[in-house]
Amino acid sequence: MRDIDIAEVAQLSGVRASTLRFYEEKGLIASHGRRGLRRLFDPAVLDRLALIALGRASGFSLNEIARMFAPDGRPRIDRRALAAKADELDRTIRRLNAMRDGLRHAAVCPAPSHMECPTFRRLLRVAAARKIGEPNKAGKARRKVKS
Amino acid sequence: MRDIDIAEVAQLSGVRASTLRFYEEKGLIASHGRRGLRRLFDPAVLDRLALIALGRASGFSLNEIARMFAPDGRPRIDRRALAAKADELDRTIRRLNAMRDGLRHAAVCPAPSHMECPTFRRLLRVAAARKIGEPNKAGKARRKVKS
DNA sequence: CCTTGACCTCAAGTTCACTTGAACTGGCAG
DNA sequence: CTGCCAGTTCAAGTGAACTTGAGGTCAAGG
Repeated sequence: MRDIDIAEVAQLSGVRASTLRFYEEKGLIASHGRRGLRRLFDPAVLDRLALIALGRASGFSLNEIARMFAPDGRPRIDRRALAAKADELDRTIRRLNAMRDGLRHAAVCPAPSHMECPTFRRLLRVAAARKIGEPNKAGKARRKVKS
Repeated sequence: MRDIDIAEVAQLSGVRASTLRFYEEKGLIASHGRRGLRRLFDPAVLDRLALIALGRASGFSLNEIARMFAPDGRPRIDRRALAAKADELDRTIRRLNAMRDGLRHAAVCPAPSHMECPTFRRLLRVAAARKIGEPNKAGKARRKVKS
């Protein structure tokens, strides 16, 4: 099964064709040739896409991910960057844990108004803790295929 | 200390004035009056901002957060939504934990290339697991004040 | 041979959450 | 009174990550 076409890559990876073209343009993936106009991909592109998904899921931007591939195409992952990202993830996880507990509590809190619940107010302080207004974007799972 | 001005709110909350205006326009906060052109805020806006920060940190969008305030201005938080978000957070946290462990390992992995490391490949599978290409945005801590 | 339909390109549009710029206003210090 | 300057409005810009649309191409099936 040498060389698969964009529809098949999309099918197998769950990444839309338009996104694959976009990624190619960005240099995140490469097509191996063409049949007529049509891109032909090496099945290895699936690993690459998994790697990209990993990076995205870990909070790297596409640009950061792009920088992680050596010019020759093989991953040249910076171990220090990985460790740093792991630490960052750790902090994020701790925050999210507090959030989750707080939300969970708020969901069952008997106080008439959330603002009167001490636990909720504590949660508020946690949220406000690291400088109010610093978005952290977690758990943004969106459109699967668009309804 | 009745009524504080936008600069003070910015100062106390860490939210930029431009953002505060933007939030007001979006209906997320309200100024209590004006002295000349200048907005005057009730110090309670700080609680409100903390609430917004909480929502953002938990993964709610500004629009979702806006919907959480009753027309009268007091939080009308949907407990079911909170519980759902808590569950979502839980799933996110589990994923991030796997990520972090994987990253941590990758950072010290002795394999010559990450692609040859079984742990790394397992991590890749985890990342690819729930439909490759589903971004999850975690740990995006950015600009504090802009360098 | 001719149609079809998946794929192509390129430009523009979209969403989110803000930020920036230009032009203007008005309270307050001097 | 005057001028400063923090504040104001409104429109447009930003950046990330894609998606959409218009119009074009070409390999394969009938």
